[in-house]
Amino acid sequence: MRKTFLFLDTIVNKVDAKGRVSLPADYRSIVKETASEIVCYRSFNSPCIEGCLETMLDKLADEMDSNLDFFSETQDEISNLLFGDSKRYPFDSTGRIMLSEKLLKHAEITDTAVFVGKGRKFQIWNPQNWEKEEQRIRTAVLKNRPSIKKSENDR
Amino acid sequence: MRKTFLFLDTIVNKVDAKGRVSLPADYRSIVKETASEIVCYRSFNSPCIEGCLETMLDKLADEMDSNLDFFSETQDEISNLLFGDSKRYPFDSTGRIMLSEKLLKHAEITDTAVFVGKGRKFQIWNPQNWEKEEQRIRTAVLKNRPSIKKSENDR
DNA sequence: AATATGCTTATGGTATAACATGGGATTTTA
DNA sequence: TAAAATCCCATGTTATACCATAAGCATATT
Repeated sequence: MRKTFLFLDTIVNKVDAKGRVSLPADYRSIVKETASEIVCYRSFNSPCIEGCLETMLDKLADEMDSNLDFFSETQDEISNLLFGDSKRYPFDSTGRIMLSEKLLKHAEITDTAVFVGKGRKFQIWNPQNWEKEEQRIRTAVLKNRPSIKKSENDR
Repeated sequence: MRKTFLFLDTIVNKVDAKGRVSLPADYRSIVKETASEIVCYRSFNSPCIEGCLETMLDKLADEMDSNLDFFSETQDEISNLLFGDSKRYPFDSTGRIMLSEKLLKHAEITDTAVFVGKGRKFQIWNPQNWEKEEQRIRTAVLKNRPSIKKSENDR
């Protein structure tokens, strides 16, 4: 029986000179139920960091674990990339993680990080990039679903 | 209840004049739970070394016994190659292993080794070769699976 | 309504432990 | 007995644990 959990909301936190960031308290309380660390990797599609629970990757490993995969030349390449790029980020007693140079560079993060809930996972953005991305998404939504427009105007 | 373990991340370590390499601490802590050695063999598909826990090979042997019809003849042959090529590599008190000439030559490794997590197993690469391989995989993923793009963001 | 109080969370700094790596000593094996 | 493998200790570097302070937020109090 799987426990339900959701990463929600958008939280802005400072990144110090050492690359440390407080994991938002909400997120931390979710993680704490099963672990004392999160797993992060570079998003394939966007200049941002993605984070999730290790159990997500474990499930993936199980699916690839059959002997066929063991020999397969065309073994799922995404999974390969994912495992190689992912890393555990434990948080200390104050709830901070230390993001690697590689991740920070990929997401163009220097002194401020934006945590964006995505349900089973979350993303970490540079503030300016996130603003643009959110704008982009909103525009795309309005274009594809004009019916939304009305309710937006009501506000 | 299966204990979860995952080889993750990409770690670069030096290979000294004696051929010694530190097994990354993360990997070592995984291995230590069940053994004081890893099993390595030459990858069939790439110029790299593959490493795993002996239990992985054990499981493979089991499945070869019970599921003969499930495996093709060629897979059977490959399995036998695998067992013949595999060797145990114990690590000392400081966590180092000594890779054989055969493995180092196959992977074209001289003074630097790159450990790449692959979930239930891992690979060891020559730095330049890994760089090229990662590039290749990233390109292949984006080209062959554009659908990922959408579903990734939706999650 | 305004202010006070206490709690949770965020942030800065420092001490400590863990790790990778080099070198030398001891043991094994061919 | 020479060469190679294994073990053990030493060191610089880096990450992690810990402590201390500051900032927000909600509730309680007047």
